[in-house]
Formats: sequence, structure tokens, C-alpha cells
Amino acid sequence: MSCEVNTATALREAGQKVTPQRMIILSILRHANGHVTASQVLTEARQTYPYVDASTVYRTLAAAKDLHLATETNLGHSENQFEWVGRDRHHHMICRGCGFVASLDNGYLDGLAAALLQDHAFQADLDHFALFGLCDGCRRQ
Amino acid sequence: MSCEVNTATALREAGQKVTPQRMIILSILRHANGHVTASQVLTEARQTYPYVDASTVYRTLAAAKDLHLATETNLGHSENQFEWVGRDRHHHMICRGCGFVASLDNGYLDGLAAALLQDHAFQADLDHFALFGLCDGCRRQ
DNA sequence: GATGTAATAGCAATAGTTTGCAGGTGCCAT
DNA sequence: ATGGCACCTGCAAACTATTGCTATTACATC
Repeated sequence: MSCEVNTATALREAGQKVTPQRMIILSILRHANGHVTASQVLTEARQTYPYVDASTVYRTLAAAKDLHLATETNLGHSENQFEWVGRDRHHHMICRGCGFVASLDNGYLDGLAAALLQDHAFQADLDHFALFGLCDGCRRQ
Repeated sequence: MSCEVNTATALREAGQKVTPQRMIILSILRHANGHVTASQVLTEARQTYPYVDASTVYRTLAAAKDLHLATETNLGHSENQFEWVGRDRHHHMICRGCGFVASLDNGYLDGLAAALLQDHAFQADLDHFALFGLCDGCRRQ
């Protein structure tokens, strides 16, 4: 089963429709291999299908986020970053001193998710977190 | 020592300047007792000092965030929420189904912060987190 | 294959946020 | 008290994101 079919099925199962625009947008996201901004997605989508609107990109990305197909993260810039949720769930540590971004394994938040579910019956979406702070170098200063 | 003096000292120690606008903005934030949006701060600030600009509010709030005097959080609406960092640090669980917001004690993230510091020498700012997910009611549906 | 319905796309308007710049101001050192 | 410098402010413009509306389209059902 190709990934396109997966995407389409996920949309349909949520009672949403599969449209060319959505498939283009989500395909771009999936093949981006990393973070992309909404405007990057828009620019690229228009190369295939010139009349894609920005609002469609935002709405599609928001829908994908709700379905856990994608994540939206503010990495400290003005534009939010979107990323396909693949097999390698991870988080980010972002140094507020030097801007350095490091990845963080999912395991660190598993315990938190379990505790929230047990104590508060709250099922947290801990797909992709941006943790701001200070890296070793900046902390010593 | 009054809180105004604390605020002014914190600014100065960071090499920043104490101006009327900044003191008004931060005073509003401090006495808001909860979340406020940038535009609420702006509106209120103008009652004291009519020519405060929105950009000044944003810049001041960003500066306060860097100094850990305030937090900025996206609670799922289009406007970000700002809050004074007082003694009662807390986090939020936000249901993506019904929008319900619940508070979460700081303790849940202490372990995470300690682990990050030990394993990655990264000092995370876990002042105020927004955790999205599903509440008990919405999860059962 | 035709049909009805609910969801989506595009457009335009609006809202929220950030940035560049020129002039003004706080504050440290003298 | 004064001078100088770095920082801050307000303005305007650019940019990012959201929303209402109408026409269109996907797709389940017949």
C-alpha cells in the first residue's frame, strides 16, 4: 500500500474528502524530509497546480494535524514549521541563546503521556514538541 | 521591595532599559491574574498612555519572555496568550475536541527537565506549556 | 450512471504579528 | 551635570495566518 493510499484513507475515515489540492499538499509535506513552512508548501504546490490558494494550504495542514498526519511547531521564528509524522517521532530542543536546534528522542515524553492519561484521563498529543531553553555553551556564559 | 522595582531591576540587569511604556505593559500583565492577549494589553495600556504602539507591546512582551518574567502560549486560538510568571507555575491541557482547558501542576515536568539537563546538558524552560490532546469525554466518542 | 448532500476551494477581506528605519531616551561613565 | 552610546519607540509597510462567503466537487446512495 503506497503512502498516497494511506493518506487518502486517513482523510476519508475522518469523513473528509480527498481532493487534488490536498494530495499535492500532503505529498509535498511527506517528501520534504523535515520541516517546511506553509509558504514553502504553497510555492511548491503551485508548480504542479498553479491555482492553489494559501488558505487551502493552511486548512489542509490544520486538517492533517488533527489527523496526526502532520505536526505544526513554532521553532522560534515568525513562521511555523510543518512536518510529516513518519516513523521517527521526535522533539526539539531549541537554544534561546544561539538558536541551535537539537533532536530529542520520543522516549523522554512517554512517561509524561502515561502519567497524564492515568491521573487526568487526558490523552496528550506528544507528537512533536518544541522545548526552548539554553544549551550547554550558552548556559555557561 | 515592590514588584515594580523587581521588574525594573530584572530589565536593567539584562542590559535593557526601563521606560514608561515597558513598565505600563508589564504592570498590566502582572496584575492581569491570568492569560491576556497582546491586544488586550495594548488596549489597556492606551488608557494610561495613549500613544503606545502595538509593536512596542509585542517587543516588550518578547523581551519579558526572554527574561522569564512572562510566558507566551498558543492555547489553540489565533491569538497567543501572555501571562506573568508568578509563584504558581503551571501548564495547560487543552482538549482538541471540545476546547476545554485544564491546569496542570508543574511537578509533571520536573522529571523531564532534570533528565534533559543530565543527558543533554540542556536547561529547558518549562515554565508554561500547552499540551494538546483529548479529554476523557471526547476520547470515548 | 445519476443525484443529493456535506465538505472543500478560491477569493477577498480582516486580523494578528514582525520588521526596518529614523528619531528619541535611559543610563553609565566621566 | 553632561556626553555618548546603545537601546527603545512609533510609524509604516510587509508578512503570516484566519475567516466568511459562494460556487464547486467528492462521494455515498440509490
